[in-house]
Amino acid sequence: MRIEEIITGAICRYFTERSLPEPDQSLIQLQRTRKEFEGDITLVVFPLIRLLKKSPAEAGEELGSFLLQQPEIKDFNVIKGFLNLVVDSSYWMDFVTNSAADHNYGFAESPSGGTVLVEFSSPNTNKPLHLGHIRNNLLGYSISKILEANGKEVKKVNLVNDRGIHICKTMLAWQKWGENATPSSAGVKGDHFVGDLYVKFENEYRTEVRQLAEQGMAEEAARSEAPLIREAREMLRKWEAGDPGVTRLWEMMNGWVYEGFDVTYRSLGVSFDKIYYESETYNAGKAIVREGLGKSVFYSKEDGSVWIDLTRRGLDEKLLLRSDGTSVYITQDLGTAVMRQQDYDAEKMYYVVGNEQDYHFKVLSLILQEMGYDWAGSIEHISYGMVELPSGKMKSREGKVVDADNLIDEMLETAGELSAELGKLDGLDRDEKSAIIRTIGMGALKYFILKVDPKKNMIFNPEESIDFNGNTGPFIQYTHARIRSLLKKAGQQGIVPGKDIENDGFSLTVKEKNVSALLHEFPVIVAEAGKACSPALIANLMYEVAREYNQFYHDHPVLKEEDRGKRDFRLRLSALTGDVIKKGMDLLGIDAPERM
RNA sequence: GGUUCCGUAGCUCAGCUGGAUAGAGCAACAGCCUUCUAAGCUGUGGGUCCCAGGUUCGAAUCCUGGCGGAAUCACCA
Repeated sequence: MRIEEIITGAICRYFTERSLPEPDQSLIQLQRTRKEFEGDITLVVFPLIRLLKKSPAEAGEELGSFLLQQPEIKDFNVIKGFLNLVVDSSYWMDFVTNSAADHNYGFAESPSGGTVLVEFSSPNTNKPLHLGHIRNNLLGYSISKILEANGKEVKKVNLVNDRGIHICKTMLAWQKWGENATPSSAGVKGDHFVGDLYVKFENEYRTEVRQLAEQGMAEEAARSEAPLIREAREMLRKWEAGDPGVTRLWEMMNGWVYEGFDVTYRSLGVSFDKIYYESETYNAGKAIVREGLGKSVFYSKEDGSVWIDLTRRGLDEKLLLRSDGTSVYITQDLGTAVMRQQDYDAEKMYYVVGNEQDYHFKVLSLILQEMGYDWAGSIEHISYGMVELPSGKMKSREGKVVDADNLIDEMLETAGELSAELGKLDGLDRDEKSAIIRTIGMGALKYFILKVDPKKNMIFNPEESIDFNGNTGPFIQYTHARIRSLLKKAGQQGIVPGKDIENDGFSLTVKEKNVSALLHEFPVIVAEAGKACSPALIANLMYEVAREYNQFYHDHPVLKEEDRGKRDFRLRLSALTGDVIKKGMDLLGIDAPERM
């Protein structure tokens, strides 16, 4: 039984033995004892004094004395209404020994929570991925892992936005200025090749608009009547009509993009169970709109456009189908949602999408409710903050973006330089070396992103490279490598901790206890991270574990410890720390190397 | 303008279901490698937790009102 449960149970008993009403669980507040006081766990006495009708000091003393009956509680002190409890060393020793033997430590027993669907990534096929997409991908992948650790059967899905006017722009640009080049003939990664065409289009288009405006046309009219945009619209119309030539071009160019995306996805280490394409779901969306019209949930205006009135629910009217019958963003999202529900019948459908679309998801959820789907409530938008530059928001059209592939390359380069400088990987062959460098470089990048609360906007300064020291991925990876090295050495020296714990005759040092207590938190944090869909909680714990372990490691000999009991405990503690780091980092999608 | 989110050290971030004297890292400075990996450890300096009220035994945390910033309110996605 966990120490928190033991204490809570005992406190309840204290009340019942005095025929007092048992206090509500929320009144029994336990927290980690602050460093400056003696003890491991602290009970906040204030909430209980009303029931006890005693002063905080008095109540603390009495509860402390009572808790002393528990063999796990060794001592206590009361300071200003805080009851600091000293947990007996044997509790921590038992905990470490038992947990070290449990390969599943920290995770839910087995798939127990039903199927859950997580959508993330969802790129457009007209430009390469940037840092914002990196955050999305890392969050989605990590959240999927965390939900799995909480016992869910997780399906990772991607929804590729592969159709629409923006795709037609790149197609048109290729026809006009592409000179039949391909990514391989140009020696450019496919998604970048297509992205460059998109930029080319936007530049030419802007020039046209400017010229028209100079000729006296109104700005808005110029934007919609410029020859280039008319051509693009015409191409979209042809595409929707299934024109063979346009379709062939579309398939070819999207193919280039997918080849490029695959490379980036592999670098990031993300993968999907199923990929949906908007080109395959938007018709399903249109069908739903027709259905809604039939049910009078939606209505159409004279020009043929279809709307839903959400003013009763505090929102506005929302367009669902254009007057020309083509679909908008929400149309295909309705279709996708219904298709997924049919495909998986999941208890929850999470969408990892930026907070700029909060309104969109509010609307989506309301429409599904209005349509009367009983699963409408299973949709949940995991809204995350933007990645901003010191100068503000990233803007692809202005070239103010941090390109994903670029950034990854830079991370690997820096990791390589650092490793060479430190001479850590001397003597390894090239493949091993580059694998470790990749692990470290990507570890630095991923941790940098994931340690931040997903809900918050974050700032990335390209001028300052991502750190490899301090509160960073490599710091945690390093701690793991150290531990693995230590354990390997123990094996070589034939040191194997005995099965029985020899815990008589010594108690744990502060550092030993601190590390143990943090490892003890791991299952709690995994559960919280699952509820909050927040990898940052895991990241923060990993950092604390690594920092605390390094202090322990600095102060205590392990293999050189002469007392066998102490040595064996420290080895077990090290092994469990290594395992927890390995597992925790895996939840973040970060590898923990054997050496570095 | 309406709605939503945010404001903590020079910088990047923790802490926010109310709990003790608000914590880390980076940057700066000063130390620690003949001993299990120094990508480490130790120390010093650094704060009006945006402001003002309110609730409470207790507020960075909750409420109200300001100020500042962001997103959104498209027949864009």
